[in-house]
Amino acid sequence: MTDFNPKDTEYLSKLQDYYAEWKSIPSYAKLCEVLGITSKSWVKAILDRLCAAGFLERTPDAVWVPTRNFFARPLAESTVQAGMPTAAISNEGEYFVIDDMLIDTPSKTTLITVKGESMIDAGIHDGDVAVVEKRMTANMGDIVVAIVDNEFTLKTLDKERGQFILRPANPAFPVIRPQGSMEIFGVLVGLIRKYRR
Amino acid sequence: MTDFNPKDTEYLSKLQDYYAEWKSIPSYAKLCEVLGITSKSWVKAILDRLCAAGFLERTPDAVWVPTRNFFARPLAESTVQAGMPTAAISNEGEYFVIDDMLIDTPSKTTLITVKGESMIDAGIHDGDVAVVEKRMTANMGDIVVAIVDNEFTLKTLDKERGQFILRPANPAFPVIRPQGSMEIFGVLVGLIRKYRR
DNA sequence: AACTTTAAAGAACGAACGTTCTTTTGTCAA
DNA sequence: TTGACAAAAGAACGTTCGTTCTTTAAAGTT
Repeated sequence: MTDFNPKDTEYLSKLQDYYAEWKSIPSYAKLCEVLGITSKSWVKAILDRLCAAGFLERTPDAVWVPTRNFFARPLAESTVQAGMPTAAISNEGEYFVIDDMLIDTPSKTTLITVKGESMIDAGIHDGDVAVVEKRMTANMGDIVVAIVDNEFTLKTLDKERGQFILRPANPAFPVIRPQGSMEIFGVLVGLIRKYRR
Repeated sequence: MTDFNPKDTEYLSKLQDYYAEWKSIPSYAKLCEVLGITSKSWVKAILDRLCAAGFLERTPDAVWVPTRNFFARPLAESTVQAGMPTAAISNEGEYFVIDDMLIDTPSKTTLITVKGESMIDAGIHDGDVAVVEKRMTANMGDIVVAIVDNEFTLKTLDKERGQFILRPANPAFPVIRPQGSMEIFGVLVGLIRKYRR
């Protein structure tokens, strides 16, 4: 066996793409096909290296399974200047698992699809998915999912003359000044948007 | 074979828990152990029902793989009216994979941090993380990461008098009309925003 | 050109696997 | 308590799997 080499990176990519589609690590025979190789024993050698490099591991029953590293994506080191074009993109930098980035407490986190345009000035569009951490308290300025009169709404939490108010980020919508009950369902901790492709 | 029954829900849960830990569907023999059953053929019958119910499917090589439904998605039934408060949130699911939502081809996907305000009217803010799928071609109207004069920029791809142009989503920024070379680095397929907590 | 190392392929084999068919157990109603 | 049907187990079998060992091909070195 030799060390992890550049070609193995290529094999890893192919395996990652296959896994993304089928959510399973296939047999050696199938891997021959996937990796473009005709030798099962060589496939095993490759997997052993990917294992040593920390991208795969084996269950107590010797089944190949992906590790956390397997799912990590590169976060480009340099950033893209959306104002004026500049900077370069390198893939050397950090790697991220998006789920980890957005979710601290899985059991307290809910995904909610946003409906409507009332938060558009905060860059929150109809159809965006809000990552909401359930809790009962929030700070001034937090964007919260609140329950007002038994109904849910996404707004910025603010205070006006000692009273809590829910402020939309769109002048066309009214500020909500709860009369009866107002309860915080959770706080917005992340936002996800998917573009059609 | 009979219909999907309440007990199958229990089997599904056990399978989901196993998968969450090992990221693979095990063999029938192992499934006997996992599901608390001593008959391979009965395990197969169960899996056939889970398949009919849409939680599993089989690859062309007859390998069992989880479907989208297999990963509980609180998304489905829970939308928040950001315009006017309404709708209810049901929290059935407890496991979701954001990465899957945004990433089709892991090896071609890069995360890039957005700098500047030129796309702000498209709801893309400074500091947002762009999910970019690397490819050399794009369609009119796509938001792309382009390389203009050796520099990177995030803009909407458009055409003007037969010429490709890069349009910002902010009137304060100029439309870019590439004179020399223009190359597409990739297409924006997703956006991630993280709120401080 | 001869040698060495690495990459890849091939062959062989027992163990494990999925499938199908048959048998037993459990449940409930007539 | 018998009959009917569903749930679960068992048995049998050809196929595929992972593993190990051997062989060939390519690349690099002396």
